[in-house]
Amino acid sequence: MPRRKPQAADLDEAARQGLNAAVAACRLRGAQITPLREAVLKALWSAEQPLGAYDLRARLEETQGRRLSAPSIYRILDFLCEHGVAARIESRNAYVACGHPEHDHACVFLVCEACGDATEIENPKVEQLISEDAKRLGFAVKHRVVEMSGLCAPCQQLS
Amino acid sequence: MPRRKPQAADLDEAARQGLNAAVAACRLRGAQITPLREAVLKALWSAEQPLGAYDLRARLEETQGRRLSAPSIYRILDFLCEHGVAARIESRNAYVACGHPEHDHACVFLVCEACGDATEIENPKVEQLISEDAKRLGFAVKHRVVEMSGLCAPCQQLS
DNA sequence: TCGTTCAATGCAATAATGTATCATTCTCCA
DNA sequence: TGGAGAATGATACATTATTGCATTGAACGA
Repeated sequence: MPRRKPQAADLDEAARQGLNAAVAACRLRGAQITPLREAVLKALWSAEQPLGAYDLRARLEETQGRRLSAPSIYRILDFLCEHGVAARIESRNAYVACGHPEHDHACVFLVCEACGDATEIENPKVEQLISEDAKRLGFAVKHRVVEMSGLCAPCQQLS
Repeated sequence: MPRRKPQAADLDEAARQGLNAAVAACRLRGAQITPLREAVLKALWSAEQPLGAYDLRARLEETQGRRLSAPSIYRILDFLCEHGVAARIESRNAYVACGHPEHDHACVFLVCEACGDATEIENPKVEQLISEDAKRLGFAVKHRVVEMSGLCAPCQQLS
């Protein structure tokens, strides 16, 4: 079996920092970062777009030089999402690296229908507003999904 | 195989009104309500919970007395969602009847992990907040997904 | 009435996504 | 050393969704 890629340095500066921060955040939480988990995180950080589980698997198979099972991928993605260093875009069945692992917040995603890019924004007020509604109804919120789809600025100009 | 339910009039008053309003809303929009589409809407209104496409199909096959293809179901669900009389719960791959078809709003759903029930709430402020963020970034929002999962009040007491 | 047209539906196959189950490996530590 | 628990591997399968094309049916004008 031939090895494929030189592995190193295909992350830009921001991604490298993000990856490092994510790894650090996991360690702080006592969450074990294995080589495979780190590879998945890195793949997410180097992706331009949210990746589907099977896309991700394909990429990893490239860099790892071996087959990976679907359950492995899903387990690792679950792990990363649980620890706040990745997030699932429900409306796309896809995953992204999460840039703000430090606190338990509601990620808000703007997902471009044209280029597929997902921008994560933070808005504590949104969370707060919804929490108030939920509280009024006696509903105990555990997980939040806030996703907007549409066209990002660059893609609007193209049309 | 035993038959289960007396099929007729299994909608409570609220559901009946909702269904009627939905049909009216479609007509206003010039959207054609066929018998099958109406049957799907009715099935959604009579469901206690969000229904998956295949659950929905099973129920319809009961009431219609014949096989229905998956593509038919999905096409009709797409149609209903487009016209605002149904909505997809992305985090569950499921569909619900929508109680506010009259305006183009962001449905906010509170989905109980225990009983599966989905409560739709309205909060224009949430929408507004997010729209502002989006605008600042030059992002043109077309579709919004806001879903909270957790435990509804009754289910909290059971635990 | 007849034929055309277009939306709606039917149908078969298959793709894409996600999970259950059990076996194996690895690591840490007594 | 070896035993426990976490992580991963492997196979099979379940669930969800789509593609492509055929058929039906109602609406409309000639």
